[in-house]
Amino acid sequence: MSRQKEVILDVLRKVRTHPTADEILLMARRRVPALALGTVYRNLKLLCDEKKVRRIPMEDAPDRYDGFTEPHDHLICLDCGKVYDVPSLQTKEALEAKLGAKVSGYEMKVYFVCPNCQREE
Amino acid sequence: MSRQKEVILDVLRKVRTHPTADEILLMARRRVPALALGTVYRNLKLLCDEKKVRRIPMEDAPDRYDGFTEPHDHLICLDCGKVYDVPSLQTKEALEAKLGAKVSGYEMKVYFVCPNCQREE
DNA sequence: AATAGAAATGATAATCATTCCTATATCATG
DNA sequence: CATGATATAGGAATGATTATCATTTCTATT
Repeated sequence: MSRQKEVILDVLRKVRTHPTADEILLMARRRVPALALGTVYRNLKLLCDEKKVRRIPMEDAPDRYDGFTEPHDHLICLDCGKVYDVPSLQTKEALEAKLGAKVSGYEMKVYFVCPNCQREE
Repeated sequence: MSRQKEVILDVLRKVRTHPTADEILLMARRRVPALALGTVYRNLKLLCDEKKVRRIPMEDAPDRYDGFTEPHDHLICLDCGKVYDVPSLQTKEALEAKLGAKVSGYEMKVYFVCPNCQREE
């Protein structure tokens, strides 16, 4: 595990904001000033393959990354884009029962307007 | 509703393959040969706003579009990328009950390996 | 410690879906 | 028929992500 990879993982584990690759770059550069964006993307992919990090693909914005890999789903504010963790809303087993087919996985995103943004309206 | 927009919608309603913007362009050009890709994208966005079409954002591939807007979810083959329709696997109400918050909507994709692709292994 | 080979890095260029821009065409209406 | 409003085609621009590649850093072995 290279220094860069280590720092990237550590940064992700210290934060619950589900940062983008860019944001990870900024945070990690405080410890590895010369870090390049390509290196961030490359290591994020490796870490995802190793199941140490989870990618959260965003529909109309840069993807975000999550250092916590226990199963959970995401609740996303349509206004400010903030991503909240929520307990799993599905199980593979329930899906397989409903669908009558072996399931490899699922990706679920719930959209809402967060309390902060609601107040502002 | 312009001729182009009409053809794009009609093409989408005649097909259950959830085509990409490119594929829609090819199909629609049989009836509007001069059709431009930008026009396809613009009208797809308009049709989505009018709730006549639904976008299916893909995680690692071009987005796909669905001319059927009754609520349903999607089952996606990890091998060939084919997209199948399945009945809704969630309700807003159930999600709101679980989460204790008003929900605007959700987007759920289930991954599997389709029978065709399974056979080939 | 010296070194060969492998692996990872930083910098830059390439990719590719999608959006933006602009001059032109179409259309409805007075 | 002129006018204004709207939509179009085509091409250029954008922006996130990947690929490339020369150089640097590790690692293990002598």
